[in-house]
Amino acid sequence: MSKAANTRLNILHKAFELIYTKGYQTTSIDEIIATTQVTKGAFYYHFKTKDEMGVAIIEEILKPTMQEHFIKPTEASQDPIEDFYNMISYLLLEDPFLQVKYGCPVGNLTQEMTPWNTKFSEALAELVDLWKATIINSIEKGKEAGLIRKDVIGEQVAFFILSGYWGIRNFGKLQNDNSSYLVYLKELKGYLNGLK
Amino acid sequence: MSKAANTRLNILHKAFELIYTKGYQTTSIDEIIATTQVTKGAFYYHFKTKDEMGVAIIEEILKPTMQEHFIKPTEASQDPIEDFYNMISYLLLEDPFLQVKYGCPVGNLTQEMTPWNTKFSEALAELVDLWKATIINSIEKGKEAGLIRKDVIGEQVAFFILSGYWGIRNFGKLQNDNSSYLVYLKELKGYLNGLK
DNA sequence: TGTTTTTCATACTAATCAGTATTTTTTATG
DNA sequence: CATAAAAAATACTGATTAGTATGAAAAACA
Repeated sequence: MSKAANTRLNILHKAFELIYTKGYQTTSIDEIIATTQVTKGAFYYHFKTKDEMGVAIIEEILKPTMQEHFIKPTEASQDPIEDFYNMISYLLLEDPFLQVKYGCPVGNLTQEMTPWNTKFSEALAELVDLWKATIINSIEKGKEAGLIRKDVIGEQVAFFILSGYWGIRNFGKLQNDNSSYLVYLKELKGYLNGLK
Repeated sequence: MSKAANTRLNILHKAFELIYTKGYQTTSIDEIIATTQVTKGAFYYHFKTKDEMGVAIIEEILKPTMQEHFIKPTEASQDPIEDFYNMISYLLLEDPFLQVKYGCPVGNLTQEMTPWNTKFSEALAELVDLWKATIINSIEKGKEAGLIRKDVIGEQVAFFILSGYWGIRNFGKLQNDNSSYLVYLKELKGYLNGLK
């Protein structure tokens, strides 16, 4: 990778970490260039505006990460019900990057940016649609394989699972411990088993 | 009500509306006093800091509103299952103040403030605990009345319902229309009926 | 090697931010 | 009505914000 491409990626990664923990609006460019050891000139050479950088984070950091961790594994799925549970459980309890205190990066950005910034909305919607479509697809395959009831409606379930995930992330932030996660996961398991 | 108490409440109400639509951090005090037609001197006479005002909004606006609209009605409940559905459905589709585009005020504040501001966290946690406790209580009564299965665990269901609500609010923000609400509500109904 | 283009560095600007100091007006109370 | 206290108005501060102007170093290329 060229040196220039390297500083660009470096900015994106560090900025993403700051934004994940602090929020987008309260993460200043001065703070980003301080932690990246990159000058303002370099920053604005790579990104015209702060928002352009924000969208780049979604497309170049969040999207590939999600593809790799949530989309790909599900495609080779045998038992969707178990996969769904494992996916959420992994995200809540095991993912080494995510922290209870800071919630879900995608959820955070959606909450903060969506009403006022269409560029962010579009980038985030694309991301979430991808995830949703994967779940729906998984359900259809599960129905064919006889693992999921025929009257289950994939879109409904997808919304229900993802909503629950985003919501419980908020509870985690509120309590700053994963006890709410554990309670939630038990009910999720019951709900998912009800789809069989 | 005294004139002073009136300006205080006026500030709280207008500030709340601004914060609901724009977020807390991006709502400036200058903006608040501009829309309230109150001077900075008056503002800082009533509130020592911006954060003190924020907490006051939670305790003096959000809390009473929630008490009135969600806690009280549920206490005289006959059929908790139906009540839960109606509560969420009302919030999503009918509440005249809440807007799809701006999500849930409590959820927004939790997301934005919680990792860094303990005063906000405490005030919000109190609010949410109250709501959660009401749901749990409702479920216990439903179990006694034979309307809900005995093996249903109230706390799990409470987390599940509230998480789903917060999460779907985020989807609404993302898409800026209530189509996702409608899909979600169908699945919620199915889930709730499964508790019978 | 010389020149052009890419990449980065430095110093600045105008706007906005939360909060303060000080004074004036309004209200309550004797 | 006089006085004290409460409430509000005005003008300011220092810090921080995103973004810019301009020039220097580094890399690519002829």
